[in-house]
Amino acid sequence: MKFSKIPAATITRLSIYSRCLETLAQEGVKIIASDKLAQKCGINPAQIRKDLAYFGEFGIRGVGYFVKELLFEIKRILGLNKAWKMALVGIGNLGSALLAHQNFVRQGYEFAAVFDVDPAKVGRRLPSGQVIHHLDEMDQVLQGSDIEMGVIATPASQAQAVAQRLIAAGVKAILNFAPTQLQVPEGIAVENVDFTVKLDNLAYHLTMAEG
Amino acid sequence: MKFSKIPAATITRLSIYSRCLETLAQEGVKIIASDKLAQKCGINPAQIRKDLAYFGEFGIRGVGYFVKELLFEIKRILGLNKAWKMALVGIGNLGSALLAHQNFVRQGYEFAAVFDVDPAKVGRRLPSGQVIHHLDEMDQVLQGSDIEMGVIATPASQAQAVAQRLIAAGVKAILNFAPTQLQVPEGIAVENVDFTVKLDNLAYHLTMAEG
DNA sequence: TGGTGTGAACAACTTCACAGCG
DNA sequence: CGCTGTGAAGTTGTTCACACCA
Repeated sequence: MKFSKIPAATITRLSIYSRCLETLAQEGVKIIASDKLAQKCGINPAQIRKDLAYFGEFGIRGVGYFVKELLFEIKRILGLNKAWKMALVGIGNLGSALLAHQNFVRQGYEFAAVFDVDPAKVGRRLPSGQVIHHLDEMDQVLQGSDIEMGVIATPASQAQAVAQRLIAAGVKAILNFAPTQLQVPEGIAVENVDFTVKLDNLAYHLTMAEG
Repeated sequence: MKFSKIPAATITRLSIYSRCLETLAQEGVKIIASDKLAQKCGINPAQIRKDLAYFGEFGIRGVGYFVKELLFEIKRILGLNKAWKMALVGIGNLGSALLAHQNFVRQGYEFAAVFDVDPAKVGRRLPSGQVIHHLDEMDQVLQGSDIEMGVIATPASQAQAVAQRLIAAGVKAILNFAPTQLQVPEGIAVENVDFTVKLDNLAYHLTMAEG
């Protein structure tokens, strides 16, 4: 297909397809049609075909898609055929939970450096092996490392300052768990993970439903 | 304004406005214009005015919006003028972090009941006061309670089964932290909080940027 | 035959631009 | 005068419908 701008939503869906395909591969499914996959993902089949068509022709007419092959292609498109190293800032409840979360590792994401400001924490070695650095050491720790992503798990009040430090240290992409809108320069990618916004959405729906 | 369908994105933004306004109120700001608020939120000013216009006329022409008044109105619209009780399923790393997270309480969300299947956990009392129930007790625990939301913090493999139990027990809205697309009947609201999808987005952006 | 790939129709959301009011 | 509220224009994303090919 000729080159065109790719919707952000398409990338999010590719990630979802990838997960569905992984499950299917585990179940031993070899081939799947867009209708079936659509059902699994809760997405329109034409949408799936269009999303894939942005990047090439991966299917066989009259048949469907080879599960393993499609999975491989999607991972390649998303850039998951390499390991991504991340810096984690904020080793509170959430930060610790993220470190313990095994889904990251499985997908090729790794917390290669961790930071906090609490003197009681700095210097300690985590069960996962990393030593907690002080925030002020960030530049030198990230220097020469191939850490390209930062994860912010601090209180909202500190998130903006931490973002600036990460960016100054050369990080180009930030996953932000703090409930704030970060202000970042052009070219820096930010994704927010925002429980409270999601809860507010649910509250609104319930309120509407109840009248 | 006449009645019309309200974009889902509008509700998400209302939640963001609400947070910005809270900060502004704390800083002692009394009045704010859509341009200023837009700057704070990283959103187009016309978008803000349009979002608000779905629900009424809250501003003063030539002046702006009264911060406290607008905050109150937005919270009323979202349904945050009441306390919401939630059931939490899955007391692993993530579940524990959520329980310890104080942002929920501040916003009027409360974990009124918690569940797990691990015999080592069931029966224990948490620091936050709740006793961990077995998943099988859900019906009777939720019976007669005013718990309307469920939060799933289990492994992906169990999420669908847990969702069905929550729905059977009368829950109408689900916040899903497990990396799966839940299949739910019409009328049940689901919001997904999905780190790995967000990370995949960042990976894609970095991959594109690097070429 | 059956399911992909895709132009064209459609729907939704966002931004503009300005009338109108405080 | 300045900023809101809003119709109209513009943009973006989704779904349809079918030609086309394995």
